[in-house]
Amino acid sequence: MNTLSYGLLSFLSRSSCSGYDLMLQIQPFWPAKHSQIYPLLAQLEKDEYVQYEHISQSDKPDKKVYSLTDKGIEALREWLSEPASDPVMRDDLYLKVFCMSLVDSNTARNLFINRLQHYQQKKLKFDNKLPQLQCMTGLPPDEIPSFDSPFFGAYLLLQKAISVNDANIKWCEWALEQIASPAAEKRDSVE
Amino acid sequence: MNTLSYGLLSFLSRSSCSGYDLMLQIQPFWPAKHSQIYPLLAQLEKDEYVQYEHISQSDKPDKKVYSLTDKGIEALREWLSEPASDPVMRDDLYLKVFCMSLVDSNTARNLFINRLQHYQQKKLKFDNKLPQLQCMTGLPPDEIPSFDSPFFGAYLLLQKAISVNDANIKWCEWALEQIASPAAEKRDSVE
DNA sequence: GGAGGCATGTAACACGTTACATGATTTG
DNA sequence: CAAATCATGTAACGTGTTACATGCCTCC
Repeated sequence: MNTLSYGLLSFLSRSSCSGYDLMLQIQPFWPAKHSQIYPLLAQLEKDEYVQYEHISQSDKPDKKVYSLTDKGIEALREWLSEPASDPVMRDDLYLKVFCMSLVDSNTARNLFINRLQHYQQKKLKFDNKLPQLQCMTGLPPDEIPSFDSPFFGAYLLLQKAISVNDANIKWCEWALEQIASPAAEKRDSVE
Repeated sequence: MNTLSYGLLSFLSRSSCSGYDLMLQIQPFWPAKHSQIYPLLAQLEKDEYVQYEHISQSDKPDKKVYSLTDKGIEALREWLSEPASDPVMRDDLYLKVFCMSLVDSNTARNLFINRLQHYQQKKLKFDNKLPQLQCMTGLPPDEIPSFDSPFFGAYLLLQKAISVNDANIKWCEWALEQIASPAAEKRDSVE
C-alpha cells in the first residue's frame, strides 16, 4: 500500500467511480498516469480494499465502477490517524536560479516571465473553481462549508492553492523588478 | 541529461565541490540521495561536463572535488535559455484532506497540528538563514543583493521559501479554526 | 475525415529510495 | 562505547513516465 493507493481509496470515499475518472480527479493533488492507476486498482481489488461493478454503456466504452469495501474504509481511517509525510516539491526553476548569473539578464528574466504566466493561468482556474464550489455547497456566498460538509476538504485545498499561488505571483513580480533588463537600463539613462 | 544532472552542474557553477557536498547542498531544492548522485557524477565526468581532482585528506576520508568544464558551462547556458518545467508537488496531506470526514474532528485536527509544526520548524530555519545570507553579501542590513551578486539566487529563493511557508502557516491555523474540536465545543457550551 | 475524449490495459524505460558495503575521526 | 559525520560506491527494489495497443463516439 503506497501513497497513491491510499489516494485512490481517498477519492473513492467521496464517490464511486471508474479508473479513468480517478485518474482525472487525482491529477492536481498527486500526478499519476492511467498506466500506473489501472494496475494499482487491480491490486486493491485483489486485496479487497475495493470492489467493482461492470457498467455497460452504449455511447461510450464500458467501464468498471469501483467502490470502497469496509476493509478499504478501515484502511483509510488508520492512514488518517498517522501524521502526513513531509511534502516533496521538485521545481527546476530553483536549480536554474542558482546558475542564472551565467546568462544575461534578459534570458534570466524570461524564466520568471514564463513562470509568472504559469501562475497566472492557475489563478484563472482557481478563480473559476471557487464560485463553482460555493454553488455546489448550496450555502449563501462567502459562507464557509463546515467540517461535516462533503465539500469541506475541497474548499480547504482550494483556499491553500489560491494563497500559495498568489504568494508565487508576487514573488515572480518582485524578482522581475530586481532583475533590471538591459533595455530598461538604456531607457532609464536616456530619459 | 536529466534535471538532477543539470542541478549538479548548477551547484558546481557556484563552487567546485565533492559529490557528498553536492548531495547536502541540493537537498532543499531537489531531494536526492548520494546513491543517485555518485553515478550521475561519474557519467557527467565521462561525458566531459565536469572534471575532478583527487584531494587527499588526513583527518577525513579522501574526496573527489568536481568542477565544471567549458562544455558543462555551455550546457547550463542552453538549459537556462529554455523555460522551466512545471513544478511538481506531492503532498499526502492533500489526499488525506479529501477523506477527512471518515474520522472524528480531533483526528483531523491532528493532521493540521502536525503539519503546522512542520512549517513552524521550517520558519525557524529560514529566519536563521536570512541574516546569515545578509552577512555573507557584505551589504548593509535590509539591502537586496543585485543580479550580479553571487548571493542573488540564494536570496531570491529564500524570499520565496519564506513567503510560501508563511502562507502555509496561516492556512493551517485557519483550517484549525474551521475544525472545531469536540472538546472545544463542550467548553463552549459550558461557558 | 481527422482530432480528441472515453475507457482499459501492458511493456519498457527512467527516476528515486533503501539497503549493503567500508572505514576513519570526532563528539556525547 | 555508541552515534554521528565525512566520503564513496553498488545492488535491489519501488515509483513514475512514455510508448504500444485497441476501439467506439462525437464534434469540427
